[in-house]
Amino acid sequence: MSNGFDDIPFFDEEPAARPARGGHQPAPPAPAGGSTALGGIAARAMAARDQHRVPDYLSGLNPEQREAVESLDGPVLVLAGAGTGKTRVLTTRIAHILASGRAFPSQILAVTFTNKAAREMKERVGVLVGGAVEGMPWMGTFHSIGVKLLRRHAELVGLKSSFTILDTDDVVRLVKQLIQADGIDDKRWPAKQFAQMIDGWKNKGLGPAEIPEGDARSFANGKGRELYAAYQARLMTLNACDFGDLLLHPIRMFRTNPDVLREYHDKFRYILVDEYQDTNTAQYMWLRLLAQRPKGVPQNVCCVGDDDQSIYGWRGAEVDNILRFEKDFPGAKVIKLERNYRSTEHILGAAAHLIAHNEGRLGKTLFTDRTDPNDDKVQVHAAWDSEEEARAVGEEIEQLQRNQHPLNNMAILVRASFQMREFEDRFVTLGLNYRVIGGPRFYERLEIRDALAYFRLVCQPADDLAFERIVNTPKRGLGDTTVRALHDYARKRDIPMLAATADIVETDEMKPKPRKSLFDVVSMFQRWQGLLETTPHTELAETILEESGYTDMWKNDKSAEAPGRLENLKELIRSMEAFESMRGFLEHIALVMDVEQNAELDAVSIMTLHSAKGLEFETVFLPGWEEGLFPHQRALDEGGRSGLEEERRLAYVGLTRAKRRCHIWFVSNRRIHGLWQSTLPSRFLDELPVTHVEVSEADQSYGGYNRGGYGQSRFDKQEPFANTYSTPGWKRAQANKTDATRDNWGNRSGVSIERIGYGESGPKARTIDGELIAKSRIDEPSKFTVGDRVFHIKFGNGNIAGIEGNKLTIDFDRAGQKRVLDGFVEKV
DNA sequence: AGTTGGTTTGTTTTT
DNA sequence: CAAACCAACT
Repeated sequence: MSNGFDDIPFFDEEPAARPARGGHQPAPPAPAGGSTALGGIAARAMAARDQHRVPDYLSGLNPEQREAVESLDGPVLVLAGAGTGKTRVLTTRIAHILASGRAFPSQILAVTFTNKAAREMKERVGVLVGGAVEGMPWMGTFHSIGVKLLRRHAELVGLKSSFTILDTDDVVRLVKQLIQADGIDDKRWPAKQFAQMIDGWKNKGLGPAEIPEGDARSFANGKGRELYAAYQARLMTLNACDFGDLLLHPIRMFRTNPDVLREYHDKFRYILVDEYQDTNTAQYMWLRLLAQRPKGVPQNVCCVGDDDQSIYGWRGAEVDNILRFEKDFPGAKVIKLERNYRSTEHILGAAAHLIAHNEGRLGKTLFTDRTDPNDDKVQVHAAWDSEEEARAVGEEIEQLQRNQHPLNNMAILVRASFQMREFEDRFVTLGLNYRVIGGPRFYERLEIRDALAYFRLVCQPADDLAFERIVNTPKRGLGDTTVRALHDYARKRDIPMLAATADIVETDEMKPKPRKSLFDVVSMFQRWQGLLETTPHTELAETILEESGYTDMWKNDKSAEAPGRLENLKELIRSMEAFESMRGFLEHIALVMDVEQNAELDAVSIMTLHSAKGLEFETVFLPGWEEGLFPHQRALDEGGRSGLEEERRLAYVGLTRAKRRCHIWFVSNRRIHGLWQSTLPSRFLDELPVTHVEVSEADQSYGGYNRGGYGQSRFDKQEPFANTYSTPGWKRAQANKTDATRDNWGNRSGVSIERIGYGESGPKARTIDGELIAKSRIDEPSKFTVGDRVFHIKFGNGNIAGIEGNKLTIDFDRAGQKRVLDGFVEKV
């Protein structure tokens, strides 16, 4: 397909003669007349407009998308539901800004959350524009843009522009030192916990002086605030930033230097933000500083987000930011994208009905025109335990594979990573290719971090954390006492530890043995620093790892992991080739902690629901829909009502990943913390509309579920439902989203979950207007009475202690008190 | 310094 | 249950 830019060169640079600063609204580059470099593109675009021809890149858009792309003046909020072409709108909008000659590439600020999203956006703009997007220097993550700003203006916040970026590991070690230095028991007050607190404060945009008194008091007998302040002071002396600082320093800088801020106001004519629902308070403040302009000056900011996909509240994301947009940017145009291009009507119907149970939504309803009678409904399956679940999913995947479905089009999305193992085990025995997305990351591995510490110290001799990490790795006989002495010496003189070491070996403060070792260390680093400018960086990297004895250390290690670690080190060197210098490489990995996977292999993807956001697959498997796991108990306990809603959004994200087929599973028994727990089906299952869902049982051959007379399906004799969601019941559910049967905690009181058990004798599921009404209710007489002696296949004998509808509380003789569904026990 | 045994602790994760 | 972490041995 052609685009509107064929053969048009794409310009990277702003013209040399930029409009003089001073006005808030610099004249745009001359759009017509062809006098500037951009004139060519603009002239073409305008010619197209004059001929009443829509530029090609706009032609495939629906009216809402097109409005979102073309509303270039003033603030715009795009509420884009799952699969409605969000990224397309964003990228086309950028293309449109460029094509209409309103801004140069370098005058557009485009912010994403992840490097992956930034990469994708760059690629897609590149395709639209038909050229490299090197010319969009301000497209990136909040953090990478923050670094860029800081490197330019480091001195304004008291840093040198060569500052290092610490990752969480470094931060924890630093905090630990501070805690110990303060004579606080670091067992009782773990450094990791405090590091998380700091991170939390920074997410909220709070410096040491601003944290709430309660927070300050709650750590280390009220020393929270001092510790935080000490931490910040230490970062300054180290010339280092943590991730939070990459946002906070620019904020502070802009606040205290209005002239600098004005410079960027002039520069950024258009601001775009992706995944706006995920912004935290600090990012919000950052954005507002850059986007808000004095009265009368257009605020060309465009935020794209979906409140229904906000799943990072636990990490400080504030959905409120999206709800507040119109207040912050008066006159904002709000555009909803609701036409879904991804999923079948059944998948969409199920997702829409589920999410309608949340309150406080901006209220979008996805729709699609496509109705294909051959489309499968969303399938709900039951299994006895997680092993059977994995086996059945594996079987289903193999079945699809036999029907020519590539494994790349299938994904298993789990709530918690421990669920992955069972699937992995199963797929290994089946010989089924799979790939785990997320999980332990390359740059976080021990050997990689050690190697990086060497490189960091060579490039930045003041990096004490790197120094401490590797002085004695490999072992050089430099123990705790030596390192502490170095530390003290350095602090006393206010110099970096490496410099201190260089000094100290000239004296006789050290005993001969450590002195010799330290001398070697110092001379090694001096040599490497000398090579930094002259030797190619990959070669230097190899030299460092060889000469330091680091590779030998692993060669001599006979543990099982050692060969893999050496392999990883080689991979590290290989990955450096793509960079110009060692400094450039270090800068990159400080921000981009992931490494790309090979897409060659045809494999099923296994990942958490969180990491699935933004992806799509033909077939999606959603295992583990059980109370306690999904919704997760902890989300419920700690987040209460809003916790539950976030879990529900997570379920929504899961469902909407599927294009054609979606299979949900729940099991009756799951091993949690080593012991078997009987589980109840997730409440989310009840929130799915029967019209779009089909319940099928595990194959009889698995035995478990139907064994011993338990659990004939209660759905066996289901009445037929209308198959669109235009039924009165669905409409009514839409109308009153508030479910009267839920109390403040999001717990359900009146309606209980569908019950498993009783075979033929069980009451039949009833439907009213397509809504599934649970057949067993609290007011319905139970077959059991308190005190009954019962038997459970997993927990053995016990006495009923309480009854709530079809949920029994039983005191088991051996297993203790449990809540189980009555279908799983029988009277003895 | 390196190993062993005992205790703890089990969501989601980016930068 | 099992991995990770820590403390106290050898």
